[in-house]
Amino acid sequence: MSRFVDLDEEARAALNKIVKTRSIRRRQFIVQPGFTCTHQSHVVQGALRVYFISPEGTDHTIQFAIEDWWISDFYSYVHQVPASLYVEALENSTIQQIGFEDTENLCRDFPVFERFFRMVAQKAFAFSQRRVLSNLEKTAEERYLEFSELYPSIVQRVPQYMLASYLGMTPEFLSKIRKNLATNS
Amino acid sequence: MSRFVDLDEEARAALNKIVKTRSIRRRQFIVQPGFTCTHQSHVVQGALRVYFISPEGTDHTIQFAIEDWWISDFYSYVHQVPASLYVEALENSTIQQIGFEDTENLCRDFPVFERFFRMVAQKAFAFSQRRVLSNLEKTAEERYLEFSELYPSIVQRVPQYMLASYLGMTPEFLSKIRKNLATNS
DNA sequence: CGCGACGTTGATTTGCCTCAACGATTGTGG
DNA sequence: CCACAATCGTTGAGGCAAATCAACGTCGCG
Repeated sequence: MSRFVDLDEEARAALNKIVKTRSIRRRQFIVQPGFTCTHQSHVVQGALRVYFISPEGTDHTIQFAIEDWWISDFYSYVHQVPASLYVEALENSTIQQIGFEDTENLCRDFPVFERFFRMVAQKAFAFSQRRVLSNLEKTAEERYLEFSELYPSIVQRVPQYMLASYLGMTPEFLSKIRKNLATNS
Repeated sequence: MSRFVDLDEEARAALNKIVKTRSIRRRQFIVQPGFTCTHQSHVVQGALRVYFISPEGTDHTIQFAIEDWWISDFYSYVHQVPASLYVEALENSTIQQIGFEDTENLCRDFPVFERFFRMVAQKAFAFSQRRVLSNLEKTAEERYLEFSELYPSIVQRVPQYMLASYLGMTPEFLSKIRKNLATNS
């Protein structure tokens, strides 16, 4: 947080009062469809993903999160309506959570947090726009290469079929891409 | 703005002091690659789009904006680095602009604006996530139908080839989809 | 050990693209 | 006000990237 804003003692104390640290196990869900997403979560240690299961039964990964990232069903959280996404731990993880109401109150009392969450949301949006763009203009192989370059640590930590579902291709096709890249180099 | 926050007299005056209203002509650019995007723009009247031209020369529409939407190269704006996108007026339009520095100052002086722009960014992010999802799980025809349902007014106002480039398909293919839908109903 | 989850490989299919040609409309200069 | 060009949408033939389906090897875990 100190990368974006400076916190005085009072603000820091108020923050500590509402942050809850939780340990979650591999395969455990912190958000599920039908339940409103009441918290945003900050990853201290571990890895999680947000995904969606389409009516046909195929699953689509919206986002991964590792150390120092934020994660939630953001639509559900922002609008305070029931979620349509799953948020699941891929490893045993430690996260810090802040509730929706607590966040709003904190922002009202300490504008510095308003600023912080504005920064987070703005960067997240700019990032998401980039992803839309890269999905529009790039081939499957290019998307894989781009992602490997940007997030090598994620590529190593998550199963290949989840990566495929994030990149918008089938696991079989990702496998073929990787084989191709391995032989041609 | 009053949908999200209440402004007192002083805040309103400060806002009015830095907002610049501009008229722009059809085909005029308000952002171009290479130049840093110094303002965010709020559409009072008219229609604009953000797009990107790939190395191969095909163009990809990132966003449309009509009355009451915000538009900019958000990545360039947030990080204050040179833009890689075009923002172009599709009709003669009237927009209100706020500069980056002015916005930051305004937010510092009046937390209510910090709050407002946090809301805008959060909603924009949630929206963008939805789009990523729908690009992942839906076919070209489904994406077209979804968009027509959500934004019928945009479908009517923008040329079909721009819509195609927003939806991630070729103009020819969109034409065939429309023909298909017309005959089967 | 045995089962299920995961990755790989190959054969076949398909959704969408490319390219090319052709009307319809728009707008622009003479 | 018309001629002509440019822009935009449509249609069809053919091609390719990626999906689907199916079979098989491997590994980790209960």
